[in-house]
Amino acid sequence: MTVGTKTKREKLAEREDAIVSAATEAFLEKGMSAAKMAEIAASAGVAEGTLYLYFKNKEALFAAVVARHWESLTEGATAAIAKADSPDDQLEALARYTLRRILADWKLFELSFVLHYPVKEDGVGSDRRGYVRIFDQIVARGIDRGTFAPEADPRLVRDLFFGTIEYAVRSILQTGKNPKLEPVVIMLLTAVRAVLKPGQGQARTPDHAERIEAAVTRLEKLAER
Amino acid sequence: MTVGTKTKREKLAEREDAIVSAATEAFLEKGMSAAKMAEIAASAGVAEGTLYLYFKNKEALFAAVVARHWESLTEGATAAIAKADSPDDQLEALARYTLRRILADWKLFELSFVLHYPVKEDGVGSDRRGYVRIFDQIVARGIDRGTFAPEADPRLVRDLFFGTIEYAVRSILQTGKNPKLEPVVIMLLTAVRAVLKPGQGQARTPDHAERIEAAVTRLEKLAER
Amino acid sequence: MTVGTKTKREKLAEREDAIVSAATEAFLEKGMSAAKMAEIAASAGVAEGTLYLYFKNKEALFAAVVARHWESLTEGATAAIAKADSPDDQLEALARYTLRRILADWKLFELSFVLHYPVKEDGVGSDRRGYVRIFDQIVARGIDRGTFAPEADPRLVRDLFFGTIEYAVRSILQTGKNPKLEPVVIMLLTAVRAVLKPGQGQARTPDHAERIEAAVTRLEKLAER
Amino acid sequence: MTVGTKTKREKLAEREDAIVSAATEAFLEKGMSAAKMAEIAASAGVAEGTLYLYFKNKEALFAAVVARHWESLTEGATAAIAKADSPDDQLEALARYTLRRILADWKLFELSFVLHYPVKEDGVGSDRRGYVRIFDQIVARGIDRGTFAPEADPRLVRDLFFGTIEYAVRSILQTGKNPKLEPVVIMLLTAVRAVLKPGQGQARTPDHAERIEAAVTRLEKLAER
DNA sequence: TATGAATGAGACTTCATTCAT
DNA sequence: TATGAATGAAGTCTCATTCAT
Repeated sequence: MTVGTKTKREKLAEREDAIVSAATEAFLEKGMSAAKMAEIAASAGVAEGTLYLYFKNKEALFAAVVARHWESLTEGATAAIAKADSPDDQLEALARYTLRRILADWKLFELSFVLHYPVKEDGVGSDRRGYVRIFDQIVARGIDRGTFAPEADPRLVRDLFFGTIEYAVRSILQTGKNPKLEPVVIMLLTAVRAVLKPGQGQARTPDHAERIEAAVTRLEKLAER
Repeated sequence: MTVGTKTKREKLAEREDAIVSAATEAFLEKGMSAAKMAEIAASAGVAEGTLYLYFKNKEALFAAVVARHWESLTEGATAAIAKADSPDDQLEALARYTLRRILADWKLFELSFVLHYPVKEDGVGSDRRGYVRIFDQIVARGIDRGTFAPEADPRLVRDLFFGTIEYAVRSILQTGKNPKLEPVVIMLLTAVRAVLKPGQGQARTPDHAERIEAAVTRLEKLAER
Repeated sequence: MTVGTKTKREKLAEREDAIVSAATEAFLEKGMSAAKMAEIAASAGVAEGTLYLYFKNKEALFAAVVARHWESLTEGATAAIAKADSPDDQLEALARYTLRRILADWKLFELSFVLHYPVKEDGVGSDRRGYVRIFDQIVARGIDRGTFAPEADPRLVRDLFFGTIEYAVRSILQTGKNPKLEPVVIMLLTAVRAVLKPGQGQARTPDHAERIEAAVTRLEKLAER
Repeated sequence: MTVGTKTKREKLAEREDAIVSAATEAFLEKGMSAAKMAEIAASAGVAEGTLYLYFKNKEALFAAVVARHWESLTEGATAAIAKADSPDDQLEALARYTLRRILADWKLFELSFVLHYPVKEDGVGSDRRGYVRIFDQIVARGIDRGTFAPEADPRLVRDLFFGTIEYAVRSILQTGKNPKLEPVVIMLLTAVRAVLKPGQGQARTPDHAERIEAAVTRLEKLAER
């Protein structure tokens, strides 16, 4: 009976999901260390010991919560930029989505960055990677298409992009109720474009700088041998 | 007896200082929750109970650690921009100083943002204010002098400025050893100016010096291989 | 179908045997309380729940392990004294066998005496009886034949006999590598005979013939290797 | 004030004593693993945490209990043999005392031999040493005085002595109420003397047998290589 | 008979904080 | 003001045992 088999597997998945959900709530409300496993178990509708069948310990459960958050974020962002076409528009869509989403889940987001236990090299934190890749790909495509300057370093602009968004959300939350996102988006795009399209809108004249660059280029060729 | 009085007061101050120093070390090494009051007391050379004569509880001690960090940061920044004259140069000086300093004290900096106990509205976190004000004043002066566009919103640009720096440091620390700060400074200033001087044809082309730097950077990359 | 029936029964027996073997290993390695039912199940190739189909609980399983040990000991001893004829020789054979065997299985032997759960009157411990009976029978036969003094109390000499052996093994194991058993056997027999043959001018030193025979026996064993 | 100073130190000692006493009771009643720290604390009249100011953990507390037992035993034995003069009489006094004492504190005695945690080289168990030394000294003195045969090996006789006593107590406790100690003492002394005074009543001459035995022993050693 | 996921009581231990001295 | 022994609440995790399948 297919149903029976299915049920068995699904039950496990459902349970794990319930646990992670309960844990998310608890961690958000009380923070990592103040949240109690007993409460999480109770609110997930399982016994305490059961938690340890699904997650090795509290930290692992916490990691699962964080991981789920990033996955969800990544999925949402992928969907958000799907509608846009040009790299420029995609960047705008990503900015708007990230801003809104982080604003909504700020506490969870903040939780993601906290290191609670003696620093772990690739534990919590590695989850971000998938999300960041979305940005990198947009920039890469932009460079490919000639929309963005080829010498732009995606890793640098990335800092500009996400750093500004994160800080902006923090400011918004500190300031008060009335969150104005549009000005942030506009500023951010202005800044990002200034960096990704440095040459645009300026007359180009062969000058000292260019001659120096040419010389360096020759140097590079020399060095390559 | 001036000396006697002075000694008495100073002793208290010294002791407080010793405690905060010991606490700083402990918090850095183990994090807020893993650091033990007993150890802090021991390494400060006082009894456990004495800690509570100077600080209400662990959290207050932690707040003191963070506060001292921000004060030191503010002092340093004030000194750093004193040498510069124009708002543009001051911004650059501030960027460079902040970047270097946060890179150096990253752990302490990170500690400052972590919420360890059930969220407290204005506890830890209010310390940042003094530091941020430095940035605001530079921008204000720039607008006064006509260097920056009057319609610029300092609070927005602030997010761009500090957000980028913080994220950049994080990236640098994650990536590896060889921290290249100049590219970040250049990008940051490009972005900030694009926002603060929107009329000026959008972006600023890097001048000779900057382009040479960029070329040299490429040389460095070559040398790395 | 005889075969089918037989197979069925045998399967159960085999399984029980596997469980007891796995348990023995686990108890030896980790001790009673540190050994885990889950591990025992795994290493026996059955599910955890299955253990409880064969043994009521952990304690019962432990008891089975101990019981098997004593049974094996009893069998071995029976065989060992079968070759000897006179009560004197049987006693010597039993001493030598017990000494060797306890030395070999010391940990298991020690396990047999430990009380792990709130003292149980006749649980673990009753297994010894079969083994002890061998000794009693030898003494009884000796008294019958007139070899031993009729007023000797077997229960007392029993303490002398087994107590000395157990302690001697403990000493040997504590001291070091090079276990010299013969001196222990000689002393033990000297003592036992002094008690069992009080009239005979106290103790009986083995005479020339006996000692030479013993030496030759050892030579023969050497030759067997 | 002498009283004040004294009180302070004494308070600690008293407390430690109270804890050890409470622990002894608990361990006797429930065994090592079933005894609960909480109960021990309560019955000692201190907080749970206080236990850990005096003893690192449960195991250390257990070790202290056992150590105190052996110390007390050693003291008692020393006193018991003080009255006797000749090695023979001292041996008898020691036998009688040990028998009575182990019978009285059997459970505690048994506890002393149990290894609860993964075997520890010199933890519990090393306490016995002081007690055993008493026996060794008596024998040594006896040999000095010519009361005991010089070729007697104290370490061997020790096994006879203590092994028999321990087993006898076990038997007595298993059998029933009416503990008859005298027969045991008599038998034990008979046996011990038979071993310690082998020459008595029998001429001993270095003879063929001995030379053969020595030769065989040498052969065995050769075979071992 | 066999399974193994689930249970949940309970144990040890830690450590911020207090308070008598 | 300073001490540091004492407190005791609280938390994580283990593991023998059960029971629905």
